[in-house]
Amino acid sequence: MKENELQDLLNDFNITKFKNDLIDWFEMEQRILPWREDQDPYKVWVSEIMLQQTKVDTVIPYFQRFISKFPTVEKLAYADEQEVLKAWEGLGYYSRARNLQHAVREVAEAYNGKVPDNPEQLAALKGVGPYTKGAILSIAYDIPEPAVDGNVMRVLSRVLRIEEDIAKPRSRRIFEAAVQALISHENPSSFNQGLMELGALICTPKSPSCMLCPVQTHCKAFRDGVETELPIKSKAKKQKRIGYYAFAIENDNNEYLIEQRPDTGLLASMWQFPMVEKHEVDEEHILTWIQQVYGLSVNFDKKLLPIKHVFSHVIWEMDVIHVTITNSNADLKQGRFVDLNYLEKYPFPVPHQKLVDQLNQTR
DNA sequence: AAATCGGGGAA
DNA sequence: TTCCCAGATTT
Repeated sequence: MKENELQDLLNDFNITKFKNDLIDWFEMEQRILPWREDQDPYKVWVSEIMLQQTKVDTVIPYFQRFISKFPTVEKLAYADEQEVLKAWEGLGYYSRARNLQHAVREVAEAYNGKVPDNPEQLAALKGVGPYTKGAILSIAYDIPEPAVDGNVMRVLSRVLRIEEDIAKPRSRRIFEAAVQALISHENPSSFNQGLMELGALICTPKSPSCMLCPVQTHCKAFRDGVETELPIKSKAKKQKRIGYYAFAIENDNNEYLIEQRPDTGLLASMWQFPMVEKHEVDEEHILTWIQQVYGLSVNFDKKLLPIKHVFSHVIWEMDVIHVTITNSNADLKQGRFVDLNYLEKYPFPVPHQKLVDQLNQTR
């Protein structure tokens, strides 16, 4: 779609009334949310990072715990990284936590703890992309910048009947141009939040509540009866399955062996029980594999319940095997033994939390 | 442009 | 099952 095509879409569109209807509805109907209690740029920032690809209901308890633990830029900047990761445990996309702390440290040192209020400095911060930049500027600083997320693309694709494939990266620019043309300069915060709130409450993906919609009279998709056909979005390819053997290795003190994942890639720096891809070792050789990798002689004890976990782009299918060690004085090559009661100090990804749960239930 | 990066809830 | 959610970064 070209620039002038967008202008054509806006020709018969009452921009002034649209933004008034949207803002009036938002001010009346908005949900009470913990990050809406004030305009503290730090709290706006934290909430926006947590809300990336994550539903409001999921974020609420994490946000409250996180702000209690790290109430200011300085508290987060000087906190222990593992403690931050632990506070993020279960929320997913853990690089968000690492990038956030990295960026907050930069703000503490380079900007004297004040979150920048200009696009260039914000965009330079780790984890702050086009959406989050616009969200911070508009919500925390009342600056009229677009903040285009999935909600905004869905809402505007219907209201203006924009038929671009929203799965394509380039499409975001079309919607940013649309917001530029529509946004209220008097109240950019309520305008941007209103678009998102509308997408979350009314203009939902499957069956939008058009009869309750405050901008129904403006909506070209509703006018044409094609609201459920929009937005157009190409499908993602399905995930690859990977089979693993995972091991609960118990020593004489009833402690279990855990290890830290590498600091890059999937679940970076999180902790886990030892595991190996099935195609790398035959089942009859798994005890030998443990001996070679960890320097531990072990006896098979029993199989625990298998664990299946679906990630964005991969599916783990883990056979879980409980073993006990026979050479308690051996030199451990890697990992550490930790008592069941202290495992909660370590950040675990959900599939390994499930394994911890099994150990707690069966003891 | 496409792949990577988590987890959960709704339909 | 499939979708997709207040996306950013890396390849």
